[in-house]
Amino acid sequence: MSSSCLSGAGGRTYGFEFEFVKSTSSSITRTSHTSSSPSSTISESSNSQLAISTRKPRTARKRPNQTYNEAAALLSTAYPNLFSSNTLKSFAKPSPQYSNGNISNTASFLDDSSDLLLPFRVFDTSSFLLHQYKPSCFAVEPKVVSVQHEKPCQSPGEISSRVNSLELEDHNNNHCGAGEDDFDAESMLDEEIEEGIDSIMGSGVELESSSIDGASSDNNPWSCFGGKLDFRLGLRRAGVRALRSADDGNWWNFPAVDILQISPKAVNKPAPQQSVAAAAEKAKKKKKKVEKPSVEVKNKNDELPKLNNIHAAVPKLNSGLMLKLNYDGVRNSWSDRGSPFGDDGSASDLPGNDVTARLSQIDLLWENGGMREASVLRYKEKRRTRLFSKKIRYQVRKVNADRRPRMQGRFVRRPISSSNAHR
DNA sequence: GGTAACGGTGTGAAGATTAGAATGA
DNA sequence: CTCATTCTAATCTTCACACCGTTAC
Repeated sequence: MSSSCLSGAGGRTYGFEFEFVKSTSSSITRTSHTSSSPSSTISESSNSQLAISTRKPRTARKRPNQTYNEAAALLSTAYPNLFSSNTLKSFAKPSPQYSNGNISNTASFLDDSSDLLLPFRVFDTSSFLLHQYKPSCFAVEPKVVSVQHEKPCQSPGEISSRVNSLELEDHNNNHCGAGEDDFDAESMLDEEIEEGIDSIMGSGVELESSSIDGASSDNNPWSCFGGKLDFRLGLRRAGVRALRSADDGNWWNFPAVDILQISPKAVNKPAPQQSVAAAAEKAKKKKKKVEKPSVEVKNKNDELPKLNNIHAAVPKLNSGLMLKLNYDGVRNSWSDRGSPFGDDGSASDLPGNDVTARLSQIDLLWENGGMREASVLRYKEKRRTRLFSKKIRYQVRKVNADRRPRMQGRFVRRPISSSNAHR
């Protein structure tokens, strides 16, 4: 409280320090200071007896329920049939502070309007619905919970009765607070803790823990949502935030590539060696079938049904958004270009010559940090050299705008004579 | 011919702060 | 009854953006 005594109204901590430095230099600069802040300086407020407070006197603070009571009184006046004040007894809680003194005018409000607190039976039934909700269903039927749960948590205040609100608070503390609030707060806090490059690109560890682990529904916190959030969370971190924050369109593209969506790790999470071995086996089988330059494209197309099966294992969220690709057209257009993944020839020599092996290779490269390190460096450099000042693109326009007549900051039409003279 | 850019001011939203009221020990 | 803490409405500050006419691009 000492700070409030010294510096006055708000924003004031650094404002006070600034003024203090100024006041040591000269009083002229202080008087020329045109800050709209009424807090003034410490010397002015403390030394001068004639200090005039420019602050508006604080209006009397309304007591709890007073606003509501006033509105209720108005409603009962306007619509006495709907908002009758005769039917129910008063629930006004006689606070000792209210009974002390200047409460006489508001007492009438309390007496009248508190009767209006409970004519809304609908709210009672809604609170009854709340009682039907059991906390155990959070683990068993998460979807039901998410639907039933949000409404009461959003606006417990809609149920204006103090009695009901007390019950609601219990419910909110038990259910929302323990379950959903923890979930939201922690996950969002995790996002905010991420800094810089991680907030844009997401880290490799993060990708694994959030999205890939998300598929195994046993010990996964997200699995309680029926698998709806599994893959989207990882993408949201790595992809959407990158789109929001990054303006260098190149470097986030690579890691945010739909590896998360199309990587087999997203489903089974095999050990890297296992995945490579499995990929090699698949490659052998497919090499038996086709041995043409376009083999990779076809193999990729062969992978598609598998990937579709992968997505089928997950509840179909956005089946309406699935792209319908012209696979034949893509195959034809790529048939003479070789592998879309990189160096022709050299890549085909690698073991595991198919999409799975290549994707796992990309993933390893990513985790080993070479490319990530470069991206981090580029990001830091860009952040260091960022310009926050406005950049004038056309100096001529600035000159013209400076010469242009204004009215309250807005450009106004130039008088005919001066415009002719200008031309 | 169309459009973006130019700068000072007004305005509303959002956040920060204060202080009075409520509450519990 | 007192005191400390919490809650919350009121107030203040900061920031972003629209607005305007002209004109270079």
